[in-house]
This record gives sequence, structure tokens and C-alpha cells, in this order.
Amino acid sequence: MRPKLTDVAAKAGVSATTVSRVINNYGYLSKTTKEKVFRAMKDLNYQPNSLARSLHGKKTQLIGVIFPSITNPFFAELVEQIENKLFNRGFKIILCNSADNKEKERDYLRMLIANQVDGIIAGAHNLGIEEYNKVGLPIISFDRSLSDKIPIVSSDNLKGTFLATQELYQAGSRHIYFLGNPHQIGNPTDLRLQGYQKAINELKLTAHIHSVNFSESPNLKSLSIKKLLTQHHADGIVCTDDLTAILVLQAARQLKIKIPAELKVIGFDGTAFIQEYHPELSTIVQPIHDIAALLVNLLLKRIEYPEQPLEQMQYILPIKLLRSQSTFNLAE
Amino acid sequence: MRPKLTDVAAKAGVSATTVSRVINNYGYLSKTTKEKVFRAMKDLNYQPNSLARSLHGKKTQLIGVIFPSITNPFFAELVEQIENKLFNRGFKIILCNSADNKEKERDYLRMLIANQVDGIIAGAHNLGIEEYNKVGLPIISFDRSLSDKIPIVSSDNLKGTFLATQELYQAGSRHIYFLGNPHQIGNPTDLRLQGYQKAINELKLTAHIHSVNFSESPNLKSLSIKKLLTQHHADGIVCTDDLTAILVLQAARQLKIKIPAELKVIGFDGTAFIQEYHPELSTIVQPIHDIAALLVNLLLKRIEYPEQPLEQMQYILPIKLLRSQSTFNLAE
DNA sequence: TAGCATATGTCAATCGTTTATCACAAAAAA
DNA sequence: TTTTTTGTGATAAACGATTGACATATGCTA
Repeated sequence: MRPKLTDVAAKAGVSATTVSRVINNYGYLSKTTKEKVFRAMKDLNYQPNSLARSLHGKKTQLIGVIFPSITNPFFAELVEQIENKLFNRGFKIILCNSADNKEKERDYLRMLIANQVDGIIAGAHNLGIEEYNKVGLPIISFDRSLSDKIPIVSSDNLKGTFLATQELYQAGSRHIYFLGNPHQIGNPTDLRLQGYQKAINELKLTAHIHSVNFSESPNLKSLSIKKLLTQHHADGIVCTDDLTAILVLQAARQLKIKIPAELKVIGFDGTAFIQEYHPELSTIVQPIHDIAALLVNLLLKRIEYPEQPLEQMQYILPIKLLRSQSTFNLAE
Repeated sequence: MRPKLTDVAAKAGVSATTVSRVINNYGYLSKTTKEKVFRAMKDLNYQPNSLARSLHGKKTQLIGVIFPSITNPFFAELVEQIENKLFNRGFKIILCNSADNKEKERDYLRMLIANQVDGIIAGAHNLGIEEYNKVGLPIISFDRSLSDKIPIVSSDNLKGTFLATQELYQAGSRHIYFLGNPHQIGNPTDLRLQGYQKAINELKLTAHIHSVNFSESPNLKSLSIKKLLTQHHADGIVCTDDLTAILVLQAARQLKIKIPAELKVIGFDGTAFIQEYHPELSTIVQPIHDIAALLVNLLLKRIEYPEQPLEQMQYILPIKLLRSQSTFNLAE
């Protein structure tokens, strides 16, 4: 059996109260008793039972982190950053992959409440507003509007695709397509589409919107992309995310379409992974570190000072254009 | 304040004991009271406080999952599978990224114990055996030997690189290099190196081992790879992992080295990600689903029947060769 | 009608820790 | 010397749920 507080007390030859005082560092304590207690704790390899502590009202130091999947490099990097920053502040995360599954998300929400997590960072939303309002815990959302009471952090999606579209134009494209998943209100994809449309309007071009279902297998996506490349005469493609852009580059290579001469492609996300393993891709870089830092800071502020309202309900972080060979030919 | 058991009891007009009986489903219960209680629970949006339950001796249904990073697609997919399978069995995971950091891993281990997790799945090891032995919890390890008391699940690393090397040979390579990180005992990389050496010996070739430090930035890795490609006359490269292989393909493209005609490359891991976004790469596929299933099954068995010893301490799962254009030219 | 299964309630102990209160010393400051 | 500060202990009540012991009441059956 794991040692408990009273075992430490016995070993150190002091009272349980004193041990607790040492652990929580309050009241008057002499150096010698402190040392005795620490020694006993170390000798017994004692860890205070955090269940018991939390039950008494202390925080659990647990944060629920809900994202659709960590298989997508963007989410993987974001979650990793969040984990890191929370760890440095003494928190652990319960990872919840919602897998775009309503039931699973609901179950996880229930479990998180049952486990008395101190707060939630959510980057998925399949549930209705009411369910999130009922939670009664500090929540910060990434890129999704869950309810009007939950602050949202996101990148400047609108400006992102706006810049992306402009970039293609400046590089010479005139038949610029938008490649994303089907329309979905409240989803960031929506803003990305709007950014594209805004740029297209300003440039006085015509919009071409091509939908690929995100949940489809990459094979099917590739098929759809090849159809686009062969049946339409696009010379520029704005993709909602880098992975889709990679598929476009792949398809172009197979179809012997020259990049960027005949077709310019730009992605969205700009993860470290893409920058390292696909440096040829131009993309809109989301500030993953800043996003993670802001999510964590806001959440912890909410946890520490629940009364104090946040200054804003929406935080839009700046994006950056990363120009590379898929839109810009070094040789030219 | 969150409603508690007594609130439910009051609302349902029954005693606290009865509510507990309903929740834990024991003793005699009439249909009507059950319904009354369920209704009250739903009305109040009640969730039993799992801290209190666990404190009483129930399991926490929490599993610690320790991996170096989820930024690597292989770990991301493995963790996602583990999460999935555990979720289906009613468990949640605390995600611990050790970041190859001794202190962090130690801290996490402490925290996991303090949080009374029911068990641990570990795919990282920076700590000494004693520290893992002291944990006193069911642990299953992926691909690392933590202590002689902790069962290990891994792929057949030896056979993997053995097959990989043979594949290159059969495809025509005679100057086959091994590209991996520096020697590290107990690490799976070690077995992968051995598999290569075994094949090289059997084929009566000479071994060429090229080390790239894993922790190095991809840029530096690329530099080192380009040096290898220009200063040595390799016509085949066995890489310890797919990401390294991708860098090799990238470097080859830049150096105008024709793949597979002049250089054949094979990777290791074979994640869904690589298969989808780099289908040109030949690789050794680890059975991620099976690994996850086995890790979870073994762990849960340990948790449910702590007395019953496991039949084996080491489980080696079969790998598969996935042949693609980086070793095999369709046109030929 | 005794005996039993069914259905519910009361009461209290327990899990491991926190924390407030009271008590008592010894040491330091007035 | 008196007062205050410092250091420690004993005791008990929480935190929220579980569970065993025991009481009680109904209906059913042998």
C-alpha cells in the first residue's frame, strides 16, 4: 500500500498536523522539523494523494483538452505546445480526441466534469451551445464559437486567405480556385472562404469554389483534386490547409503540371512539420506558440480569478505569409 | 455549486443510500425509484464526483500515457489509437510528453502516482530502472526496456531493417547505407541497426553506418544528408524512420539524384500519414493498431487481475514491407 | 401464518487530506 | 517579569461518495 500522511508523521516522529503544515507550508515551522518531515517523505517515497486534497477543495491541476484528432500535424503541434505550457504552470492534461463524434465529445465533457478538472480548452465542437453552457467550468475555445459566454482564440483566418489569394495573383495567377471542405457555419473554414472571396472581389476575378469533404480518405480527396486539375484550367489554388495543399502538389507532379510555372499553390497552417518536411510549399503561418500561450493564459486567469471578466471575448492573432517555391520560382 | 448526491436524493425524494444504490446498481431497487432517481440526476445535470468515488477505493479510470512527443506522426497515431481503445473501455488518458527530458518524465511519474492513475503506458525512457520499479503501478512499455518487471511491446525491429536492406539489395543496390541516430543501448534503434548489419553480412556487403542526431533540427539533418549523398557513393539507404527518409528524398531531388534509378531509399514506421501523403516512399510498416490494442489489453489485464502474471514479458509484433517507388520503378 | 424475497430508510464508518480551534511550551522581545 | 512570537500537538469536522449493518414494511408463497 502506498504510504499516507500518517505514515510520514509516524516516521518523522511528528503529528499529522505538522506534516500537513510542512506540505502546505503554513503556520510556524522550525527548520529541523521541516527537514525531518522531508526526509521521511523521501524515505517513504511519499506522494500526497491528490484525490483527497482535491476533494477537500483544492484544485485538481487537471485541464481537459478537446481536439478532433492529434493525427493532424497542426493539432499535434498545438496540443504539444499547450501541454508544455500547462506543465510549466503545474497542470496536467486529459487528452480528449473527439473524432468529430458528437457522442464522444459529450461523454468526454461528462467525464471531465466528473473528474473535477479545473478548466477546459476546446478546439472541437459538435455539440450545441446549451451543453457547453451547462458545463459550469472555465472554458476557452480555439477557433470555434461554442457559446456567447466562451471566449474564442483564433488566427486571422480572413486575412490569411485574403493574403494567400493576393499572393497567387501577384505571382501571376488569374484563375484562382479555392479548395476547402463544404460550407459550415461557425467553422473557421467559413472565414477562410470569405477571405478568399473578398480578395477575388477586390481583384475583380471570378470565384471558383471547390469542395472536398474533409472526412474523406486522402485517396478520394486526391481523386477529386485530379479531376479539378484536369477538367478546369486553374492556375492558382488556395487550400484551406497544408495537407490538402500537399495533395495538390502530389497530384500536379503526377499530372506533370509544373509548379509554380503552370500552377501556383498555397496552403494554410504552416506547422513546423510542414516547414521542415515540405519547405517548397507557400503557406499562411498560424502563430501556434502564441495561440497556445494565449489559450493557456486566458484559461488560467479564468481559473484563478473566476469573478474577473475577460476584457475581450474574441482574440484574433496575426498570421504570416511564408513564400516558397509553390508560388514563387527562385530561378525566374 | 455542482449538485451532489444528497441534492439528487432530496430532489428525488429518496435517501442518499438509495441514490448510491441506483448509481452503483446493487441491492433491491424498484423500477419506479430508479426512474425517479435517474430523472432527478438528469434534471440537476448531476455527475458523481469521481474524486470522492476513487478516494473510496474505486478505480480512477485514468491512464498515464508517456511518449516523447506527439509531433512525430508515428507517436501521434499510436497515441490516438491508444486513446481510442481506452475510451471504448471507459478510460481517459493523461497525456505526458516527456520531450526526452529526464526531469519532466520524473515529474510526470510523480504526478501520475499522486493522481492515482490506474496504470501507465510508457513509450519513453530517460529514467533509471529503479525509478520505474518504485512506481508500484501496472505499467506496459512500448519499445523500451524500462525494467525487467515491465512487459515490453514492440514491432520486429530487427526483421524490419533486415527486410529493408534485402529489399534494397533485390532492387539492385550494392552500396547500402544505414542512416540513423547515434548508438544507444536499450533503444529500439539499436535493433534496427542490428537488422541492417545482419542483412549486410548475409549479403556479403560492407556496412556503412551514418549517424544523424535525432534531436538536431531537420535543417542540420538535411545538411548532413546532403553531405552523405555527395561525398559517398551510396545507391541505397536504409533509414531508421520515415521522416529521415523524407529528408533523403528531398535532398536527392535537390541534388538531381534520380529515385529509384540512382538511389533507392526505404523508411521505417509506415504511418497512415506517410502512406497517404508520401505514397512514393517504400517503408517498413509497424502495425500501429495491433500495437495499441496489445498495449491496452495487457495493461487492462494487469489492472483487473494484478496477481495473475502475464505469460510473456516481451511481445514482438510482425512488420510488413510496403514497396513503392522509392525502391521499385513501375516504369521499368 | 410463518417465512422469504423485495424495497427502502437510518446511521455510521471509511477513503486521505486539509484546516480551524484549542492547548501548551519554549524562546524572544518588551 | 510580562508579553509576544514561535513551534508543535491533539482533536475534530469537513470534502462527496460508498458500503455494511440494521430496521422496517410490503407483498407473496409454502
